[in-house]
Amino acid sequence: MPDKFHPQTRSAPGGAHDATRRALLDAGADVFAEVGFHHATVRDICRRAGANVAAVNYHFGDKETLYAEVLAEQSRLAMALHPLPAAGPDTTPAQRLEDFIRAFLQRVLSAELSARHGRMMAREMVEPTRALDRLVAESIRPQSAALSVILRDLVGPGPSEETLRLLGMSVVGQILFYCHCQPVLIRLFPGMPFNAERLDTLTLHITAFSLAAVRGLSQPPVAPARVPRRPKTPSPPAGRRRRS
Amino acid sequence: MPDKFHPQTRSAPGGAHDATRRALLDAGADVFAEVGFHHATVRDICRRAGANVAAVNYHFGDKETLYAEVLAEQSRLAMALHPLPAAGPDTTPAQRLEDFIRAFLQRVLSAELSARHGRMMAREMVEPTRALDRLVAESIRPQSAALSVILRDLVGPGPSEETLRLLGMSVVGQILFYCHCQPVLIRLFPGMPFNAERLDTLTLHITAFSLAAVRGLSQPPVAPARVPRRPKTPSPPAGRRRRS
Amino acid sequence: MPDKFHPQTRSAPGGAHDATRRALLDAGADVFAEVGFHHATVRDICRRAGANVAAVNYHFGDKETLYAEVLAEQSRLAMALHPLPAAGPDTTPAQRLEDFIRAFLQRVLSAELSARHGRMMAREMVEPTRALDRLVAESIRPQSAALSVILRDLVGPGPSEETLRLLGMSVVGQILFYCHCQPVLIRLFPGMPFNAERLDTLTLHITAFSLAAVRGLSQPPVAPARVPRRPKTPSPPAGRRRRS
Amino acid sequence: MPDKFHPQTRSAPGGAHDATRRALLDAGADVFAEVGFHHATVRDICRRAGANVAAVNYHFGDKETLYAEVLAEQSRLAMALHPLPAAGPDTTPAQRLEDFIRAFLQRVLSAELSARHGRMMAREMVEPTRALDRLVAESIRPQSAALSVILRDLVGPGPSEETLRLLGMSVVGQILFYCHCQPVLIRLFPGMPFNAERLDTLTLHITAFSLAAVRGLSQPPVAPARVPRRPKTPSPPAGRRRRS
DNA sequence: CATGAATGAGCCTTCATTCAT
DNA sequence: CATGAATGAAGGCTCATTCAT
Repeated sequence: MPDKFHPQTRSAPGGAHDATRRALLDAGADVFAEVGFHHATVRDICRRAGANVAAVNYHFGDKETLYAEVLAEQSRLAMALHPLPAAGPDTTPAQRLEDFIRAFLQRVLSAELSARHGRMMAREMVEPTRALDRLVAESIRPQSAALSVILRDLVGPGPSEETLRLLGMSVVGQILFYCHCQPVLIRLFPGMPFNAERLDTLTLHITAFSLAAVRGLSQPPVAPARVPRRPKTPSPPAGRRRRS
Repeated sequence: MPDKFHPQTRSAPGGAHDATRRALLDAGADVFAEVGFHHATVRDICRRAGANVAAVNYHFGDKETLYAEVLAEQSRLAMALHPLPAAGPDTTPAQRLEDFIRAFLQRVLSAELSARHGRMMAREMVEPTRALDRLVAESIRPQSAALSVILRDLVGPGPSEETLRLLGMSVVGQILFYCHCQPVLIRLFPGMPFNAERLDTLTLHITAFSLAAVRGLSQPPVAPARVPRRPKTPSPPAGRRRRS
Repeated sequence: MPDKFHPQTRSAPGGAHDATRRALLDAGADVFAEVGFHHATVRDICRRAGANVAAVNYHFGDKETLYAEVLAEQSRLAMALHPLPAAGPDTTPAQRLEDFIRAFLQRVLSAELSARHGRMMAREMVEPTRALDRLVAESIRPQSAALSVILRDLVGPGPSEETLRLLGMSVVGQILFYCHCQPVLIRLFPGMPFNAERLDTLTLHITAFSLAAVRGLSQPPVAPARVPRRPKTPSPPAGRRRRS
Repeated sequence: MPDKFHPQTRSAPGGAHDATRRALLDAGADVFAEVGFHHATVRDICRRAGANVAAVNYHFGDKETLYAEVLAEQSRLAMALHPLPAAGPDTTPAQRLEDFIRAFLQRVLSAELSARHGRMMAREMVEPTRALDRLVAESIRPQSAALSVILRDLVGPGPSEETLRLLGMSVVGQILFYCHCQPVLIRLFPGMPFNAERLDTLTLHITAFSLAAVRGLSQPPVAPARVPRRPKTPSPPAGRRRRS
């Protein structure tokens, strides 16, 4: 059964074949982003694609394979549409961080893509499918590495790899927040868009926030005097404390 | 449907009736956190609760109502188990920020709750149900306000409300990242736990990162000289730039 | 998933529950015997049973389990309706062989059972399902043993177990022929029933044939002189021979 | 449908056209024997034949016609590969019976044909298709007649046609048992092959068994003294008897 | 009151067949 | 001629929900 004949690996473009295939990929992207893998029905996808109920099975074998294909394509599309600007020798690390953040935000919030990539990724976080492994390997890990390089340039050789990872996650966390938490943002600040419209604002804020943080953390000797922190060390015992 | 008569508001405690109701809430919490609302089946929940297939409909009217009840309860539970430590007059804003971050992380990652609250919230972000409105009103908005107060104390009266919001989102984004992106973290850094085990590390990192950022942003006059940033302001035109 | 709740192992009789269950078993027996496992549709079975499409799944878990249940029940039914008559101390082995053959024929051809058991068994021979293992263990092996005992009494202690097996298969082969090859018999000898109607004729023929064979084979010393067989031993080399 | 115009009667041999047709017949034989008509899928057959999905419909009109063609061809093939050895004037009826039994067993069990013919016939018994009529007329009836001739020579002119038929069925029943009941044999006597490997053993056993039976039945006057059978004739009343 | 058998809509998938190219 | 994309009916199964008991 695993070897059932399905022309799923076809790559030759052109022809009526690919028209339906394309329509299915497009319809699938819409539907999967809208309602997620499980709520999506092949019937709906096929209807939107103007194809027969069996079209998904014919072209992709099954719903899950179509999903994986859509996810990968949306990822490639997001990357292609919003690539990291090439950095020259005179591009400062700060600028490269800003570039990274802007590109990342664009990919997950971009109106051109109807934010499909971002929404599909968000769902994947909550209900990972087999497609995630591939995505991590092909897309996320390289991005993570790229960010690490930028951050290393910013902090110098001192901080450990582990510290670098934490810094990176703080940056990425800020970005993804606007993607993952839209439903709350809409309810919390109605009327205020936190999406592609305000992409520039968000980019600049996250960049400035992160740069300030990284610089502040890289210069601990300067800091202690500025703010009268509690004499107690900032590493309190793990147990919960209660103060009057 | 929500207004149908069902004895959900019964007050007589004890007895088999309430025992079943309790069991359903507990089983529901487990199942909903594990597989999400849509994957969860009433049969499964009832079986785990040792109750009849119709028990959910009998006690809660329908699956969605049970879900809302479970979500609200888990939220209350998380709050009760990991409350914000009371701040005294001598508690520094920095300490209060750390407290906020630690409590937040505990609520969403806590092993005691099997991270149920966090996982349910994460799912709610991706596939909001009617229960979210109530949750925002009763739990999220107050938390947001509390964070704003802390941040205002940190930055002084200068920055706008809008800026405060952005700062808050940067803080919260960092926190939620560890909750929302577990599937990627596991694949990206296998063997490295980013959960309750490392709660303290994460708390201190996010706190330090955020404090450094906030302070850096609050003292722009000191910064300019330190790093030779591009003469161009950090607000480049929205269009994409290409450099050699 | 393997532990899904299904009351399939219910045994308490009586009540409306069992009415539907019974109807499904009956309808299933009809349909499975008529068209076989794969051609049978649960829709058809449920319709005939006056039940809902989901009834099979509710009561038996799935189509295959219903089938196994039906097969086992038909087997038990055939056995119960046509048991081997108890043999007394003065019952000759020849009589016991006749009893065995008659009972066997009745079970597979009996009109009372609409020959359901026989037809289901015949299909099982051609397309064995998991249910066959159980059937062999619980029903066929004991029958095989019983026949061996009878034959041993007929041939005495001389012949090997292996020989006994071959004798048994010759007896059973004759019986099953009328069950397995009905479609050919109908076409070959139209108008001549080889079914329950002629059960007695068939019983007596097979009995006489088999007894004569067993006796003839048990007295080889007497035989050689009677018929002028070829001087060549009756065990020719395995290769094919060609004669003018 | 069988009368639709399809170029099946093409006579130009060679060429890709006939090659595909041949490949389909071969692949079809494999698949039909393996899984039966209904489980076989046109896709599978075409794939194995290295042909297009539509090839079956193109070359044979539909699946059923291909099946009939395959069945007929396998039958012819079995006959051609294992013909009845020509009997000379000095060939004894006993030898001719042995020849008949051996050839029959070879046809249905032969490893050269992967027992395809036998398995297809067995399936045909359980789920007759339109192809069976043709098979009975062209192959089975002649074989049946040939057997009758042999048996008539053995029993002399006395016994009726009806008796002859019963004798024939006893012979054929023994043979087919090893073909039809393989699944049970495997489970009942694991490790003991009842297939082509033991063709000679089976041939000799069935021949000896049948000859002894036929002879015994043809000489009733000699028998009575030998075995102290019950005084009651072997034709008991049809009703079931119970003995102490 | 609580049960659990029954419901029926709906989902994914399979498959023989057709038809434009 | 031969292809293979497209068709659409149908099948097994799941599931939240209902309702007689």
